This record gives sequence, structure tokens and C-alpha cells, in this order.
Amino acid sequence: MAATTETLTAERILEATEEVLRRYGPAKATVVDVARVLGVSHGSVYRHFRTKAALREAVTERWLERTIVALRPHVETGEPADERLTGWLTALFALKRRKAGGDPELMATFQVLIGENSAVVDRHEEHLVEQIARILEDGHREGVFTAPERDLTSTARAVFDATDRFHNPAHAADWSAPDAEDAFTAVVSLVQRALRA
Amino acid sequence: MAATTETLTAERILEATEEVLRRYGPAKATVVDVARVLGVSHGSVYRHFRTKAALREAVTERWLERTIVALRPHVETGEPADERLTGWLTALFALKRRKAGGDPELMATFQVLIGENSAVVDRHEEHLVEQIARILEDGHREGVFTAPERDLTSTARAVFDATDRFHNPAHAADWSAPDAEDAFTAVVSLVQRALRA
DNA sequence: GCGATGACAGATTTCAATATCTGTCATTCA
DNA sequence: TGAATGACAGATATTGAAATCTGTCATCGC
Repeated sequence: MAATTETLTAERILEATEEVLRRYGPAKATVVDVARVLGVSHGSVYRHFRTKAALREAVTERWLERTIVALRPHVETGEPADERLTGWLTALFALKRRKAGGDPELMATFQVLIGENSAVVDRHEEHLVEQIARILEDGHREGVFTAPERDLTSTARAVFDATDRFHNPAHAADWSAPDAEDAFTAVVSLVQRALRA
Repeated sequence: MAATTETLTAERILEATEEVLRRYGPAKATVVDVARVLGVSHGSVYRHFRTKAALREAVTERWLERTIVALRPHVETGEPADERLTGWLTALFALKRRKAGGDPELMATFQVLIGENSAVVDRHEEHLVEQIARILEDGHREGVFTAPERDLTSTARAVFDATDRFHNPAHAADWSAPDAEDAFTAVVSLVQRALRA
């Protein structure tokens, strides 16, 4: 509502867009709203983002990037690779679950954005799979994991896919079930048994 | 449209409801439509099903039941348990994928019904998990699978969860990707490695 | 000169009036 | 007598006119 004297940057627009999405949800958030928050005309927003879709895509990217950053430390702990893998998967599940439980509406908004930007999501998944692959590679070097039958990336992808139920927002509704924790642990130990030497 | 002289049974109503859902989709299918197909007044439909929701639930149940029946033969082949497990999982994936690919609109309808009837879906999943558990039990007896670390049912559940991406209709959109087959094979061999003696 | 503006056309959404549907039940008919 | 009917009240969906939004661009002012 208040006009600031700061220069208008892509960064500031993204922040405003996030705020508007949070407040009004994905269906009602408009470019005009974003401009109003920034105290500029909506034409100015279009100087930085070609379309509304591009703006929302950029927000999605930012949002997903945060998960990558939050998980990075778990890739490079001093622990043995098998423990690191469990730690990484647990951190991912905890992260997603905390978000979903803490603010279900925001999660719903997020899911809509994800549905709109599958290309961004694909790239994001590739990053996550890379992090798993790095742990598997270390595990192989340490002798904790057996030599993979197939290439590292597709094994990493298999680990990602096998645990999909516990990080894919499409399943967020199941995460509050009383046995979600047990189900997660069971799948993780299944995966560990498959990988361990 | 044509009035038949046959007596009105729950079975005939369910068939008509399926037809109406197929033709108009979940949003536009009405009880009046169902009655029209049967050539009766909608009041007569309410003699057999208390509400529209109950009617749709019954259709969902019937629909899911067909999967259970189609998979039953795969539980009891003469094959060793590990091959049977792969066979069962492959059959489930193929079944779902054929449905999704063959008639995407019908699949979308089905997904809406599933969303409306989570209790029915939960019971259905339990049946599928039971089928897996039976294969695991045989495998343990045959010495093909290692003694389970945890109880059979929760291991079976873990197998079901780990392969979720390849049977949960929520992921139907991914099944036509060129690498879906490979991803499936990778997860199945991961699961097999975890279970084998 | 360069970022910002706001009027504009066409696309999309909202809103309220209208129509249809759900679920009930007193009545009919075989 | 017991299945089937259809009129009905309240809930839900449809529709089309009015309002708002998206994306462009000629113009402004620092």
C-alpha cells in the first residue's frame, strides 16, 4: 500500500508476489495487487517479468530453491553415508511436513504453483536426485553401499521415487495420519536394506 | 432413455450411474440423469441408495474391486515368490497405465470419485497390501526372501508405498513419460534387493 | 535517455437472477 | 401391500451482463 522510494527490482517484486499469494491465494492474486503492494503501476511489474505466468514461475523457483539450500548441509555431514542418507530423507520429510502442517493454505497455494510449472519442478527434482547421488557415491567409496547394479543417477532416482509418498506435496494430506511416521521409517529401512553392503 | 420392464435393482442402478459418469463426467452427472437412463423417476433411485454420495461411493467400490479381482491370479502363480512379486507389481502398473492412457477423461472422473471416498480407498489399499503380504509370506517360506525385520504387513505396506508413484492415480500424468518404464524397473529392483535372501 | 505511467482492447472473473438438482413424502397403481 | 411416482422446499449450478484483469504501448518526467 505504501510507496517506497527504493528502486524497483525483480527481487522486490518477487517478495511482494509471495506476500500477495500468501494473502489472497493463487486464484485471487493479481498483478495489480502486486503493483499495489509495491506502490507502483502494474505496467512497471511488466518491465521485469514478461507475463504473470513468468512471475509465478519465478516465485515457484525461489520457493523450491529454499528446500535445496536447507538440505545441502545434510549431504555433507561427517557421518557414514548410510546414516547421511537416512538423515537427508528424514530432513526432507520433516521439512515438507512442517510446511504442510504449519500452514495448509499456503501449502495448497504452493501445490497450485507446482502444478502450473512442471518444468521447474522437474529441474528441482533433478537437483534433489543429484544430492542423493552424491551420498550414494560416497557410500560406495566408503564401502557402506554395494556397487550399484545400474548407474548411480538412476539408483538415486529410484530412491527418490520410492520415497515419493513422503515428499511429494500431492500426498500432503496423508502426512498427518498417525502411522505416517512408521510408514516412512519402514520405507527408509527397505531402501537401506537394498543399498547396504 | 428407453424404459425396460426389468425390475429395478441396485446393480442396474450402478451400471446406469457408471454410464452417466462416463458420459457427463463427475461434475455434471446427476441422479436425475441416472433415473432417465433407467426410464424411472429419480425417487425410485432413492429407494436403493440413501443419497447421491452413497451411490457414488458404491460405484467407486465396484471400480476398485475390479482391480483386486484382476490382480488375484498374479498372487497365486506357480512362480517363485520374487518373480511373482515383480509380476504382481508389473500387472498393477500396466493395469493402471492402460486405464489412464486409454481414456484420460474417465481416469479424471475416477480420480474425483477417489478423492470423495477416501475411506473406500483406504479399505482398497488394505486389500492390495494383503495380496503383497501373501506373496512375501510365501517367499519367506520358500527361502527366497529374508526374514522380515518388522512384521509382514508393515513390510508389505512399505513395498506398496515405495511403488506408490506407479499405481497411485494422482501420478497418472507421469506414466506417459518416456522414462516411466525405466523408473518403474529401477524401483522394483531396489525393492527386490531389499527383500531377497 | 530510461524507467515509470495509465489508457486501452481483449480475455477472464464476478455476481445475481434463473434454472436445475437433491432428498422427502403423501399419493398412486398394480 | 409394497414398489413407483411426482410435487415440493431448500441447496446447488448455470448464465449472461457488468466489472476486473492482463498485457501493450504512446506518453511523461526526472
